Amino acid sequence: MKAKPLQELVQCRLAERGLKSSRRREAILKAFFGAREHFTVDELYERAKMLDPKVGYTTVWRTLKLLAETGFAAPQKFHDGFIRYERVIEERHHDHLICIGCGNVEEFTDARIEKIQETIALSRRFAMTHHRMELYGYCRACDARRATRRKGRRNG
Amino acid sequence: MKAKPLQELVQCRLAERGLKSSRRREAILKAFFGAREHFTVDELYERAKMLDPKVGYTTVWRTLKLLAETGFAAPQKFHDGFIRYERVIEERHHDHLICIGCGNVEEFTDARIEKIQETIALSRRFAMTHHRMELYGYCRACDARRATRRKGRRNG
DNA sequence: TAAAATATGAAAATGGGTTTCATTTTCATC
DNA sequence: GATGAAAATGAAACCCATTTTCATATTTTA
Repeated sequence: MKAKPLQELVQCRLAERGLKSSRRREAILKAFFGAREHFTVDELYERAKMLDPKVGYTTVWRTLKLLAETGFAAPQKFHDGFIRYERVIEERHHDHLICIGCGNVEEFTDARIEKIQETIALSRRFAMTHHRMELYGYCRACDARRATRRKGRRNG
Repeated sequence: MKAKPLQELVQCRLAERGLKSSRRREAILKAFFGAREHFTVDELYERAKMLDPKVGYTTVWRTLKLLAETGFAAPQKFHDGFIRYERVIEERHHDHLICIGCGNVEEFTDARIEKIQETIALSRRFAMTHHRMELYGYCRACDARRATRRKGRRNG
């Protein structure tokens, strides 16, 4: 139940920019704060439609871009072919663990790695602006499921 | 001048698969071995056309897929919107430094980082299959160029 | 409540990347 | 050096996530 104040904050920020609030926009914002932290545009679209069936695909896209511009969302391209967005609460860098089974995304950071990265860039006189690190594999649940299936096949 | 034996090796491998050699294919292979280690499809297309102006775009794509299947090339998606390929000489994992000025790509590996990554995955019971790490920024040359331009603007 | 500004969504456009298909080339065999 | 089956080719059509267009609807302001 802490979604509401955030949603209001977003609406304030939008208002500051001379943007208007509307039924559709509110539905999309509500869906945005109710979604998991990393989601595809389609996922958000489905969610928003549950709140207001008249919401259009285009508007969801547009609103996400708006949220990205205002800093509340950040687009992420992993390697499954379409853009995901993540909600940004406090702006801090992090990297991702991506489950290739269920598509779920977790975050992590490691100070040691960050430091080493800087050293590497420095040693090559490379003026690093940002970086990405993605670990792909199976999350605990998916891995267990796979193990079961393999065993089943062996026995069957 | 060590491109030739490699090109012959590729042609042998293709022959083993029952594939035929052809003027076009040879032009593309020659372009492939003459290109920089990481290149876009367009880059290779232009190069191949210089060797045989009749080479088509589709064939370049197809040949790259073929090279990827045979293990001589590996597709890479960075975040500038299109696929690059890299030549694979010896198959060993590495990560990338990508210049956002000129698009050039360098490689690196760091054993310490690899180790830490494994630890992170392990601690989350995440069955890691692979990972990607990309450092974005300006290479030495581009950074110098930018510094000059900034100075010029300040004085002008 | 009229005018001005902004939001909306259906449909069309975009643009890498892929597939199709009629035609051409290769190569083993005669 | 002819033959034909298999493979290669390229132009054009297609795919599909994302973006743009544009006529209409909604919100805000005055």
